[in-house]
Amino acid sequence: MKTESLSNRVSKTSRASTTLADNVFNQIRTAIVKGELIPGSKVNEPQLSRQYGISRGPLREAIRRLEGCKLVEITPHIGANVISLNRSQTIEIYEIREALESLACRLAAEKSTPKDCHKLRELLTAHEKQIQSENGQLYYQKEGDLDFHYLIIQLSGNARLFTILCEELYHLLRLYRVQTSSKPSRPERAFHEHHQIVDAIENKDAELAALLMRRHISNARKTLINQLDIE
Amino acid sequence: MKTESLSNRVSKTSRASTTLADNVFNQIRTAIVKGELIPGSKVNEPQLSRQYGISRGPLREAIRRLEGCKLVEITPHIGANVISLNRSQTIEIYEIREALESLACRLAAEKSTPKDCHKLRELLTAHEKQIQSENGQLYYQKEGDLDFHYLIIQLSGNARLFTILCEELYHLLRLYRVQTSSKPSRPERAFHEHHQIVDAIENKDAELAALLMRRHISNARKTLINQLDIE
DNA sequence: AATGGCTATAATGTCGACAATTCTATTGAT
DNA sequence: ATCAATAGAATTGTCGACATTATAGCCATT
Repeated sequence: MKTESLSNRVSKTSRASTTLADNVFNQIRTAIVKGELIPGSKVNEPQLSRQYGISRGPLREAIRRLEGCKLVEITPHIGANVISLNRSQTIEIYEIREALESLACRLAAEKSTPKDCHKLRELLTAHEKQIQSENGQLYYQKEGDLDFHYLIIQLSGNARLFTILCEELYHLLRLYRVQTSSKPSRPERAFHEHHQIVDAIENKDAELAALLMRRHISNARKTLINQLDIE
Repeated sequence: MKTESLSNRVSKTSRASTTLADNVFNQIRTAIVKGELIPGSKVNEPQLSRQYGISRGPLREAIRRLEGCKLVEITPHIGANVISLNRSQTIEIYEIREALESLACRLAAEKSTPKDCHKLRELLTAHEKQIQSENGQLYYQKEGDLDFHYLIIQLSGNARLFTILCEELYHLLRLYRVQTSSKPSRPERAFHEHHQIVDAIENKDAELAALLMRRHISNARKTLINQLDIE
């Protein structure tokens, strides 16, 4: 039995999905992020329009929106290609995450209510059970870690911060993980860091919370870099 | 005689602008940012398509791209509206700027060459002359300040950081200034802060540079908030 | 006068066709 | 065999028309 992850629920930002363009936008976005559309490959309009059973009009509008999420690159008269992140671009995103999630954590610490803190703790204990179960370690870093970060960003109360992180950068990072089929690592350590962060938020120590989150992501970035260097 | 500002040059991110959709995207974006299209107002497709002499197809694609820049909001079956920022949304953006430009400044300090530092100094001395001339103070905060920030973000070497700040957030802030017709303020103080920042970059003191930039923008934010409270 | 429903109008969503451009593969020359 | 030019195919860009949905104004009712 699979616990539905918060990150999956949160990420459907779709509008009421009443138009074909919206539907196809969501479908293609999912396909890209899951790696079903290969990074760097061409986005062929006639083919996709047949595949989804719509005309090229709404399809092209969907592609323009994907460009807005930075998931495809469009070259005039040539077409769109699925984005492909190289090593340095991924590091760039981690640098930005470091700054933004540190901010999110600071804001969350300032604004969080006892109820919010309770939710954070609940999330962590739920994750703890996942880790103890079989395959838990794999699961944790992949979805559980995201859940935790999503929740803190939401608690920050800064809607635009949420958009930038969850609607743009996270999709790109997930794509990169699929692209390099990188394995999650250091789950116990991450778990410990999460607890430290919640402690700081609970104590309303905004500066410490910001620092810990910054370091948490910095650690993840360094782990990633090491991993890439080995391969 | 007006010195062409760096921010104006940099901001034309247009593709070779060979397609109608691209051209109209740029034109409408400029119109929005300059305030020629009133924030909150409806984006009427038939009207705009007549105005720009194109059909609704490419126009709709342009509008989707504007949505990606967060300059319009689209509601299915109702249409697009020019974005309108309220006070709290503007503060949200300043919070994000604080985190991201602090990062940019840290990276710039780490990577900058003596030649880069020279460019920064030149920019500041050019601005000094502007300030001393008539209307200089007005000019400075409006364009000169942006020039300075653009340059540092470029020096950071993080392309995605540049995109987020210069292609998305700055447009929104400019729009807000037009919307509230807010006057630039505290130019001497900002000028002094700029010099401090360049000092830190020159000394390769990344942490200090980051801190100073953070404080610089924090000050701007507080000034803005006070200004809004008075009105 | 205010409210509710109906009709006419206008706007958005979708489609298929055509024009303009790029890609492909064959041909021919060196 | 390699390369250039070219003709054909495929793809992107643009348009106008039609379907669907929302808006505005009018009339009837309370």
